[in-house]
Amino acid sequence: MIGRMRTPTTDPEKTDADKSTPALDESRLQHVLGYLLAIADVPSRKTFFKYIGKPLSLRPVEFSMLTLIAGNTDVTQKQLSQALAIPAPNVTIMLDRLEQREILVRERSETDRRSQYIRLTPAGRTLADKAHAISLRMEEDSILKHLSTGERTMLRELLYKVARTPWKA
Amino acid sequence: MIGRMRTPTTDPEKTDADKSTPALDESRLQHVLGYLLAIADVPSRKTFFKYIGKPLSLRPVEFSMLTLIAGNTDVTQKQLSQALAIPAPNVTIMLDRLEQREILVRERSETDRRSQYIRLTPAGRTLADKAHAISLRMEEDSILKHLSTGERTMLRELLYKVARTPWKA
DNA sequence: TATTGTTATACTCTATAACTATA
DNA sequence: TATAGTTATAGAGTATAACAATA
Repeated sequence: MIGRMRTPTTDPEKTDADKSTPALDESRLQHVLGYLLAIADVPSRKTFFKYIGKPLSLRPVEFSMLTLIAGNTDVTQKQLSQALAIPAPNVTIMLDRLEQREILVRERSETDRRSQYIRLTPAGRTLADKAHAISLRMEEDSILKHLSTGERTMLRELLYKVARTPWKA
Repeated sequence: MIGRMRTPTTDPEKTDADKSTPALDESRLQHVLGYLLAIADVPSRKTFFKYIGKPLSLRPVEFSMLTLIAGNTDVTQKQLSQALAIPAPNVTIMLDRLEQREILVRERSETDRRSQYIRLTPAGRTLADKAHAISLRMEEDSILKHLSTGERTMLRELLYKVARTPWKA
C-alpha cells in the first residue's frame, strides 16, 4: 500500500483498476513529498519485482546488499547495517539466507576477529553481475520511459540531494 | 531500514552516525530509482514523524486517510482502499482505530446499505486542518530547505509523473 | 569497558480466506 | 451472483534486549 508494500505473494500484474468506484481527489496530498515518494514507490517496486525480484529471487534489500557487497572490498556486517539502516540482528538473518543459497560466505577478519568479511561465491558474483546489468535498463524501459534523459537525471539528482540533506529534521 | 521503516518506538533523533566504520561506496546503486526513493524516504519519514506523527499521534497512512477524507465528500472505505492501495480488511482496522479516537464516524449509506460514508467529527476536522497546515511547511523547513523553488516543483512533478505512468510494468 | 555479531523475541505491517449483509 | 465491509489469521518486516567472543 502507499507508504509500504512488500514483495507480493501473487503476481501484481493485475492493475487493481476497478470499473465503478469514483476515485478520490488527492490534491491536498500532492504537495507532500512523503506521499509522492510513496505513490512513486508502488510502480517502482512492481518494476523491480518483474525484472529482478521474480527472475532472480531477490528482494529489494537483498539486491541492495548484493550490489553493495559486489561493489566494495572487505565488506563487514556493521557496514551493511549502517549503509542500509538495518539493525544488526536483521543483517545477520538476511545474510544467513543468502549464505544458505550459496551466494556468499562469511570470512573472519584476521586483524580483528570480531569482524567478518562478506565474500561472494562465484555463483554470487554471477548473480550480482546479472542483477546489475538488468538494473541498468529496467527502469528506463518501464516507469521512466516517458521521462526525457534530462528529466531522469534531474529526478535522480534531486532524490539524492534530499536523501543526503545535512540532517537536522 | 532502506525501503521501509515503521514509526519508531524510540525517538529517531539520534542520527546513527558512528565515528569509525568506513562507509561503503554506493555508486552501483545510485542509478536505481527504487534505491533513491528508499534513501530519500528515510529523512522524509523522520520529518513527518517530528512535525506531524509525534505531535498529532498520526502515522503516515493515517495522515493520508485523514487528508483524503477531509478533502472529499461521502468517502467510502472502498475508495480509501483503492486510493491508498490498502487491502479492505486493513482499512477496516485503521478506521476502527481512528473511530475509537473519535476522529471519525461511519454512516451507513441510505441508497446502498452495504456502503458506509466516513464522516469526520468536529475533533477530526480540527485535527485534519492542523495536520494539513503543518504539512504545507514542514518539508520546506527541513529536507527541501536546500532545494530551490524550481527544484522543489520539478521534484514533485517528476515523482507524480512516475507514480502515474500508464501502467505496463 | 566497548564493539561485532548472534539468539531470542515482540510487535507491527501486509495480505488472503472466509464470512455477513446487502444489492 | 456480485459487492462493501468484517473477522480471523498467516506471514513478512522491524526493532529491542541479552548474550558470546574479541578488542
